[in-house]
Amino acid sequence: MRTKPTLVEVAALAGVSKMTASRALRGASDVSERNIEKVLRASEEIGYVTNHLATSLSSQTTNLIGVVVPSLSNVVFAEVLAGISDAIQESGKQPVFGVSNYNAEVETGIIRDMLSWRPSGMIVTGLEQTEQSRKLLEGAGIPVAQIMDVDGDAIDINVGLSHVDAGREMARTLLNLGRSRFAYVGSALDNDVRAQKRMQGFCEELSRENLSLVESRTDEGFSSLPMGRELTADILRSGAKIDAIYYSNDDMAAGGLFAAMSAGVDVPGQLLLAGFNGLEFLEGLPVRLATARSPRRQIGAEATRILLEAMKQPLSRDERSLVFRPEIDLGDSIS
Amino acid sequence: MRTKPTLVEVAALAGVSKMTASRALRGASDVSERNIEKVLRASEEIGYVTNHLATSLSSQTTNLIGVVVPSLSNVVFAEVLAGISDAIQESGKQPVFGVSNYNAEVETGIIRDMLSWRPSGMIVTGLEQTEQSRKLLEGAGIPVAQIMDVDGDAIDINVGLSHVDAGREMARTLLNLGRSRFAYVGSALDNDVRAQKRMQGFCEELSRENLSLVESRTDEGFSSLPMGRELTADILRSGAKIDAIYYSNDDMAAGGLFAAMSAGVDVPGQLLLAGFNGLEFLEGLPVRLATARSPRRQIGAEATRILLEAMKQPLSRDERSLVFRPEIDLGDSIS
DNA sequence: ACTGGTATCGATACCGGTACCGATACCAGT
DNA sequence: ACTGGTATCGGTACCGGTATCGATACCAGT
Repeated sequence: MRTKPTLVEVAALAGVSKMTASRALRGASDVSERNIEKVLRASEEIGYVTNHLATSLSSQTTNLIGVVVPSLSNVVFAEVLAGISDAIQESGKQPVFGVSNYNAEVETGIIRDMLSWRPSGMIVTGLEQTEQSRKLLEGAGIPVAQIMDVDGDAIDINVGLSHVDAGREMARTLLNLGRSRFAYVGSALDNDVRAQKRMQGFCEELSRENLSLVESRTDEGFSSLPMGRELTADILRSGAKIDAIYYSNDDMAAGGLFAAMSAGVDVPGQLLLAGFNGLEFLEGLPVRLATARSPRRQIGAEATRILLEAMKQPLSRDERSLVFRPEIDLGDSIS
Repeated sequence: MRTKPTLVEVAALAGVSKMTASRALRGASDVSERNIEKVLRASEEIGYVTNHLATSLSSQTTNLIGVVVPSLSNVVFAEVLAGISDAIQESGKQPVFGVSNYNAEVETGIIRDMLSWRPSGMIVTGLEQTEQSRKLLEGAGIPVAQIMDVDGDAIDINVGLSHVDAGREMARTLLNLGRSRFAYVGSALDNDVRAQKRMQGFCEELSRENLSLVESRTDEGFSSLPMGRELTADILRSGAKIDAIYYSNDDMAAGGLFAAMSAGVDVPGQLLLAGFNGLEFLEGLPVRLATARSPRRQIGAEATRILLEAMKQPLSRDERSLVFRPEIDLGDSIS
């Protein structure tokens, strides 16, 4: 298992200097057709694969864009990544993913690791980074996009939606539908800052009507359908008189639906269930629950677009931020 | 926004040579306590971040491990990645993810890109790569692990399970439960080779009893809960007399459950539904469907473990492969 | 005093590319 | 013939680290 072929070997085989070989492989000008041909053939023959380490070190630029998300088991971020991949296509850049598991310290480590590869841009999730993370990102001298959330101060580029507003808006909508006795079901509030903000906004809006949550259930661990089912079942067993439940997200809400079904509670008639995200799988459920559709794919794509632009030229304050509004979908809860 | 500080600047500030600074930062020996102290302080002061491009180029080794999976919106691979991350911890290595979208040509491009960063190991999904991918991987001179599937010829390391056997075993189990009129519901067979293998195994086992599928529905696009619901509804509408449906995976099966529920069909009494994967969310559904639990997190972890070992020393043929057996879980279908 | 060993450091040569600039060849124009 | 321009190449100096080896200082042992 010998070492991988280098550019000089390609050049030697093609009978040219390594500079000419370099130019030919990069499709640069200043090379004759004949030599391009020869170099390409030589490269093919010995199975040459360019060494990006050397390329990047030499040219002082990389085609890397670092992306940090809190989780992959959450479809939401998978779609954000898909949006990023889409937008990055054709740019010659290449995304590199990191997962923080909703842990800010882990995130700092990941950011440090990524920066050591000298990416030409960074995309991180949310606005709540550790002090150290912010310092690292600010000192990196590259465009940085913070996505998903806009409730707070951004370092540079900011694309997302206000989760406080999203919670508020859902509360307002449910109030308008005549609901008045609310419960909240969520999970691991410490970790998922955005879910927390939604609940906060939800409660704020309730208090404007002098209302507050009748019941609330949360649990350790990551949100999931079974957890939503269990917590909801617990509320139903308690006999609390409620007519709507706001969930931290759609998975939890779906679990709630099944808890209600097995308890013989009519959804949405007796009990309205509302989630967040607008995931596709909701459409397959027996009852179409209320939700707020977040444009996650778009967020990924637009953030990337702005980031790529910022890599070419400095952007104005306005150009550096983009706020989406979640679209509320009441599903079968409207009538 | 000046350029990032380099090692020489740290060394200058600390009043030592860059070699001493390099050694100090790497925690190597041959440096006095006093100088280690000085270098660390200097590094901290100017916010030095090591340049992995230079490190790797110079030392001719990277701490990168390339990982290619077909999809991220599928929780299965998110869990595989989690397993990989776990096992890679403490090794000093760092995983880099790529997503092929179930497209072999895309995968080849990703593999080429990754190899250009000279990773010290690669993990790819499945055994069906393009000829070019295989050549690239074989010529890379690094350990390569193919995961999830063991039905075929592996390049180097192979960790996973036999999907043909998994399909066969599920068929056998359902037959033993007295079912005899089967349908299959899947999606995009061309793309998901492993689902195809499961169906193939399933059919093979049926034919041993001189049986074959009564009905079969597939559709373009990626498998999803709504798709499972729709295709199942279609079968039910057709009035075909069946007593069991085998799905390409759990998501599709869950969709099938809801189709059955809204058609008033008793599951699993009249109609047994079986999926694949053993995803967590099944536990929250109104009926616990049959499934085969695949040890995806373990597969990721074990593949990584073997890969890391192979990077230290050559492994024997036996040590290079690991076959798991899926555990069939009949849920409520047993009685 | 001399020798050998240990601990600590620095100079130098790379790693595999690219940027930059100078060299060469050839041709048209005068 | 001479000049200037264009097309095409190659030499050299880096990029920012690490490997390697030699230099130095200091100490114990005889």
